[in-house]
Amino acid sequence: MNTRDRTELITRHTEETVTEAEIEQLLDERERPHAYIGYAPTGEMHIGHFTTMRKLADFIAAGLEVTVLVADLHAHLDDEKSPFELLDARATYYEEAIRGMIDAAGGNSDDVTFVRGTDYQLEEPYTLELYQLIADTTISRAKRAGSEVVRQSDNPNLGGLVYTLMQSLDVLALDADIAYGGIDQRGIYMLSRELFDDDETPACVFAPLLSGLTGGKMSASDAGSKVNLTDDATEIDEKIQGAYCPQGEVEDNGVLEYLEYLVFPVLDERGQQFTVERPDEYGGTLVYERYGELEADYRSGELHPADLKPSAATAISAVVDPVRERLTDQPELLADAYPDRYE
RNA sequence: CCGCCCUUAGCUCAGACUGGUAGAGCAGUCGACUGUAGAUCGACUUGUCCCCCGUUCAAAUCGGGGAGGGCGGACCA
Repeated sequence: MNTRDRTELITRHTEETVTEAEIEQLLDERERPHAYIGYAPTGEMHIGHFTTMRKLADFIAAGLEVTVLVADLHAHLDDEKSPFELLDARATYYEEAIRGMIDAAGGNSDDVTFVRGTDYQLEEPYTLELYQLIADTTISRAKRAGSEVVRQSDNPNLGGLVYTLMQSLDVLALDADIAYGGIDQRGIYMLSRELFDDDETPACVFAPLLSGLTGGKMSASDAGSKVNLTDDATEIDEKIQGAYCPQGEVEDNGVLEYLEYLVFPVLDERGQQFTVERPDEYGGTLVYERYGELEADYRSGELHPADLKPSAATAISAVVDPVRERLTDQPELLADAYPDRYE
């Protein structure tokens, strides 16, 4: 694979790349450039995580070294979203769920290195550098960098600010050439690029954030706005059935976004097509190989939401299925990580 | 260490001065209308009023104590 093809593979289906030239240069100069993505093990993982995870299969295929950081300390620093005593259980659950998603997306999770925040964030080189950053960064600068990531309130704790600086530092600590994450992470990695010398500074790849099923942004606190990895076929069906999905409109349409960024890429990986079972009354069954064809039909009105929804639900369920099974086969993972929700 | 303020529905809050066992908006649920959902109408649900003790026929409301949260002052050797 040449540099151009590798770059294409690394940047396809993304929201933004900073910058493509830097990625190409990396591929030319380094044997195996190193990409990393971090997740703070807070709430249960959902389909939004899955879409960002699918990219890791592309990274692996493009010959990158890939590290997944399970940022356990971050999960507590961000407004104590995860209690300190549950960090280990949640990190364990996250790693297994992430492995499941990578494998389901056509990658091999054994090709990925897993690291926990506490593996290195308590060591001296890291903490010393962190203190330097703390001394060197204004509150407003740190706030701005983390404004899309860290929970905001009238009286924020210091944790959110330290969180931001730590994540900026993680890029260096993990010796990553490419920082990957949702577009909401942009501010933090831009701070990274600002704080450190050019030769340490990461190139960035940002994934799109999917719309929520109820319209607007996907929200962790709104169960109906997203599909969870452990939702069964019936629950997925109900959520898709209830989803905001105006006829002919592609903007802010979570159902279509799920199809574009998750279902079609994964089906493609599995060598499968997307089938819309449609009553003869409305024109009969449709089969799509590519998302673009489906979107064109949807825009034109040829494909009606009422026909699309059941098929989309079935396809989403099929994509999530291996992950769901893997998690439900190990019920103790979720039970230990979220004792309040699972008895 | 001292002082002041706050705690009521899932969320934001009203009600407290002038005791009569609780309200609004949003959210949610269900109908109507759409071949989905949303929007729009219509209906409905929701509570240890932070905890304990006391006063009273009666306490979210008054008094005392406690817990949690916020703000300020003092201390700055």
